[in-house]
Amino acid sequence: MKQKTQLKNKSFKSESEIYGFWESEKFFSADLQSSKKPFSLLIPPPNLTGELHLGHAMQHSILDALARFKRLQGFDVLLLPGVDHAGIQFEATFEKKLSKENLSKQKLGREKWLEKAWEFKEEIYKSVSGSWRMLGLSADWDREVFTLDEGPKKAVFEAFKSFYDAGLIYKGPYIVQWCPKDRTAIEDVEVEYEERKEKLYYLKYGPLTLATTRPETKFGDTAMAVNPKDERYKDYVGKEFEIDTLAGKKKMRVVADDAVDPEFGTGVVKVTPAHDFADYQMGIRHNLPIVQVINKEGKLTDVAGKYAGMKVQEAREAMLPELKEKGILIKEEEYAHNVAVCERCKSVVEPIISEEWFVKVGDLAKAAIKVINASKINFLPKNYARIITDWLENIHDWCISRSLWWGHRIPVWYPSTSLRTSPSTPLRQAQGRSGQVADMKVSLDSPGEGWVQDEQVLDTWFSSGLWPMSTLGWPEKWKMVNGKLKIENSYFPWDFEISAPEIKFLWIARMIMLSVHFTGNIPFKIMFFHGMLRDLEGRKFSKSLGNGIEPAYLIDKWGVDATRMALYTYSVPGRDGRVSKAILDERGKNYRNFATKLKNITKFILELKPNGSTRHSGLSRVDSGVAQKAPQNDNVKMNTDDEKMVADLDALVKQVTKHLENIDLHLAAEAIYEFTWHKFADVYIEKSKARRAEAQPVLEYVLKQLLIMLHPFMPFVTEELYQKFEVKRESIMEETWPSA
RNA sequence: GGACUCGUAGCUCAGUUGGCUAGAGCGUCUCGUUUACACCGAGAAGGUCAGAGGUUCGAGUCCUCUCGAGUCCACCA
Repeated sequence: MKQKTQLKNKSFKSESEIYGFWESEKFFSADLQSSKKPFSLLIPPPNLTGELHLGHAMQHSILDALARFKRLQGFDVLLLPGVDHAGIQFEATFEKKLSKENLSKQKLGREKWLEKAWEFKEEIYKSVSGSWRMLGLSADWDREVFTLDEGPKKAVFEAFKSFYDAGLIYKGPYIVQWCPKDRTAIEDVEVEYEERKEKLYYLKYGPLTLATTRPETKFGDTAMAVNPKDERYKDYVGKEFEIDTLAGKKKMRVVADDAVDPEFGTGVVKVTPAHDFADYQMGIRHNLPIVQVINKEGKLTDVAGKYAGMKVQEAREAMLPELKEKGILIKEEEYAHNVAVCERCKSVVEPIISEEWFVKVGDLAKAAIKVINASKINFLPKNYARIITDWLENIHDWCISRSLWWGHRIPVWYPSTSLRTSPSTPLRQAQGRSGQVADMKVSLDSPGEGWVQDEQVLDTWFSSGLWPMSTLGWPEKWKMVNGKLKIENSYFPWDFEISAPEIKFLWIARMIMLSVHFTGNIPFKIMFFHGMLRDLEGRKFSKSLGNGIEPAYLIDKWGVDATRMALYTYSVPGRDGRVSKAILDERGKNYRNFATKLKNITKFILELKPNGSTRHSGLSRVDSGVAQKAPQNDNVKMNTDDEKMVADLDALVKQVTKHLENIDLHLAAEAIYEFTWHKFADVYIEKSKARRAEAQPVLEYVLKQLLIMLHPFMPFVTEELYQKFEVKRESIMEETWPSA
């Protein structure tokens, strides 16, 4: 505690000046060696792709309110900031920027490209960092982490190596979701479905007719399939027929498989193992060859004959006339179905066979389910526990490689003499799930001359999934037990984590799995899912719709504190909020008015004192100005109004504390607001005017308590006004939360 | 096709484990230039808490169904 004999009443010119004061006095720093109980909050690292939006502002306001509340309660609070490199998204935004400069990945090459990427990262980071400070985020900046920093790099390597040694990592050609635009494999959870109206084409395949939406994959068909119970086609099963693919004739067998729905189309399907997940499985079951028709750029391969080189959609349209002409296409139907698109860039994703790395997550998922079912994590709202366990129940292996440059490069090295890829027999590999190259080495740095590193990088979520640990120096700093009273993992598990619901599987479920696996412990005690802020039509805010509202717009207009207060009204867990500029302006105005009200109350109580009123307000005169107890000094005469006021305040303290402990920020904020304005100002202060001098001690006492309780929500005004007290501490941040 | 959430005043939303005449902000109307504040104060209008049934001494709050809105998961070639 900073003890100064004479504390000056600071006056600040701006919010940023107040922030600078807090920062330079190190009020945000966590202190491992302190005797206080730790309370840790982990900031979800925003993606490094641009400005922070309203959702971030709400999320960070919630985190900051809790951090400030816990600090006032006397905890050693760690609010840890960081940003995420966001592989795919970053590369997409960076590519747009590069193309404006007439540059590209190809032109620059990996090394130069990475150099420029880091410069770009710094540029974006500045805006993120600026927004955080503008919002008043009381984060421990000395501990800030970026997902590509050395710390996370070591954690990522440790996790990768550990998985590898345990036989949980394998590599090989498998069918994956491939985004032709981003040129990388993505995960099922990164795929969205859009309903589209397309055509269902009825094609003649030898003696049979079948229905398909994708005639262009015809070149990769290696069988026809029917349901084994389908009487109509019983006699065809096992027989071979000659089919015209428009790129030459081909012999094709008819197989029987339960996966075929006899009700759909004609009950016959073409089997394209290379470009359809169900067909791939059928291919394995019936030992069918795999023929690649679509390449990683989303164009048809040489097997497509004269259609080779065309994009999927082009090829489809181009081949229809020929199919008709040859009598192969006999019928078209309108057909509405779901098309898989990349959640980032919205382009149609193609199932493609590609050489990728995978983690076997079955056992990790089981362990995660166990801790969730044992209620070790307090989910808010609580039904998210089941949503997550449901997903974990049906989890499949995690494709952790991405064909990108921005990320943690896979720490695997091959002798430059050997071939890195092993495309020989994909199916055998797929069935055996063994695709490890015998002489590869797992190492962070090059094992020496003549070794080349794997070209791919790890999925962004691999490093994000380790975030709760890597930010605290796992594994290195967790090992120094001897001689150290407290180590970094004193903050682990985190007391509080918050997230948007949309990344509950991508991120939250992964953190739980990885944390349970590597530490045997949960990553966080409270998992808070906030709702999504939407526009009045219920749509998400997005750049493409142009319906976004900049937090800076509100902050400029109404001030940070008012903006934060407006956002807390939407902080009910799991509930979406519908907002428009007008509605947020309305709330901003309301809370700006409240801030003004507070200033006027303070002016009345502390600046417009009646002559002869007690200088020290009758509060305890020896301490440094903490208003812990109601005025009970003999010099203070309390009447029934005073007593009621003090009793009401006590009740408020209880109520607000409870709401904050339950993370009901909206209720806590509303309760203080209501009390301050309509009980304290409208009633008590008005009545006190008749006996001002006598009421002065209670006026000051109540005001100070209210400011302290409001500080988590409105940090700036409360600091500004607190400084006007004669008896006080250096900052309101050093005050103590009132106890009733 | 599965799972979940929501439907409360004109608008945006609160309403803790069921308990007094259902709340806030904004908006509307009336009044008020009282020496903290018009970015204010006093007051008013406005809701059969989507609908129906049930449990209960008592339900916006629990159960069932219907209607409506939305989210997530799976996905049919």
